[in-house]
Amino acid sequence: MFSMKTKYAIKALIRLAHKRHNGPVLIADLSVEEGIPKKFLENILLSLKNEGMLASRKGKGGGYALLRRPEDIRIAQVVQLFDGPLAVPSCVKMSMVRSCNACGESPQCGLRLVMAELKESISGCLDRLTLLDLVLESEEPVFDPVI
Amino acid sequence: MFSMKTKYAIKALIRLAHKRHNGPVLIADLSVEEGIPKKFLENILLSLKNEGMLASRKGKGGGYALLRRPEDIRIAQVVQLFDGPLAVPSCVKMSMVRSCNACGESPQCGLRLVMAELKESISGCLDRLTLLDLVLESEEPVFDPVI
DNA sequence: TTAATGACGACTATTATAGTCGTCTATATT
DNA sequence: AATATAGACGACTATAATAGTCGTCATTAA
Ligand code: SF4
Ligand code: SF4
Repeated sequence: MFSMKTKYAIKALIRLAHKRHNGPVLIADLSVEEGIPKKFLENILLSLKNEGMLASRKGKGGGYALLRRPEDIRIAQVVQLFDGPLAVPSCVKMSMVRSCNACGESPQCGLRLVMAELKESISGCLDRLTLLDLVLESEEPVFDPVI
Repeated sequence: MFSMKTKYAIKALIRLAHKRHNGPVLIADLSVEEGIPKKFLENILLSLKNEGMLASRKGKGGGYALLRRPEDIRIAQVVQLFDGPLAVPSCVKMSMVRSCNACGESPQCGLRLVMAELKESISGCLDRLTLLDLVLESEEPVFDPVI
């Protein structure tokens, strides 16, 4: 469903969100805490930085930090960054890239309906979710003291 | 999104549904009409037959035919046959196979929410659609004669 | 000046997909 | 029975994507 890059990216973002009031986080720390191969994580964080979601600082005391608020980071954007645009057929008009395939795009092609509906479902879901939702979900559950 | 096998399978099923009152359809014909490599289509149809959706007859006058009614064939079943079960994380309890990945399945993993919601969206969509829906969609539009 | 730390291009290994080939088996027709 | 037709089926290949590694360079704080 998702590539490892996407999954690692989301996990790293959640971790960075949790730590965002403690100054920059080292790649090495993130790598250990989330069990992500360090060199691989490097690439991923760099992409996220270029996307404008993270800031970094080199040298001693450096590291990565969240640049935008968790509620302003859509999961859809992360997925799109690593797994590319949702592979919607070219006949379903959107600025999406990969064509569904060699079909002449006949207006009666029966695949269109599935593709279109699925696209609605998925992007509806991913557009709605933000990093904040995931952060809240992954927090330690609060124990209500009885009485 | 879908493998070619899945897409070809759906297209072939639609075509077979359209022709289902005309006796068995040759692989060769389906292949030409839908632009599917013949040998490849062979495998696909065989899988669909083993799944109980199609019947076949060998020899002269043979070919493939739809075994169940279009409204009884769920698109989800076709997708699952060729692309395997939706890759839902093992932590989201369902009888799904591929694990999301080496994570210890901590109850606080933030990925769970995305995976679970997405799974709902997608399988909701694919479970709802049947072959009949696609067949209707791909029929020639009826021209209402004015007056 | 130096140790820490991110940046970045090139490389590799593994796997999945898409598709092909050859041969065998079943059936209808004559 | 003979033959042409048509599906069954296992083995094979080519290509591309994914997941990840390696080496080196650039920047910064102390
Ligand atoms: S195969 Fe059908 S759904 Fe896909 S691009 Fe062509 S017309 Fe659209
Ligand atoms: S990584 Fe998270 S979502 Fe995936 S299986 Fe593990 S706990 Fe579940």
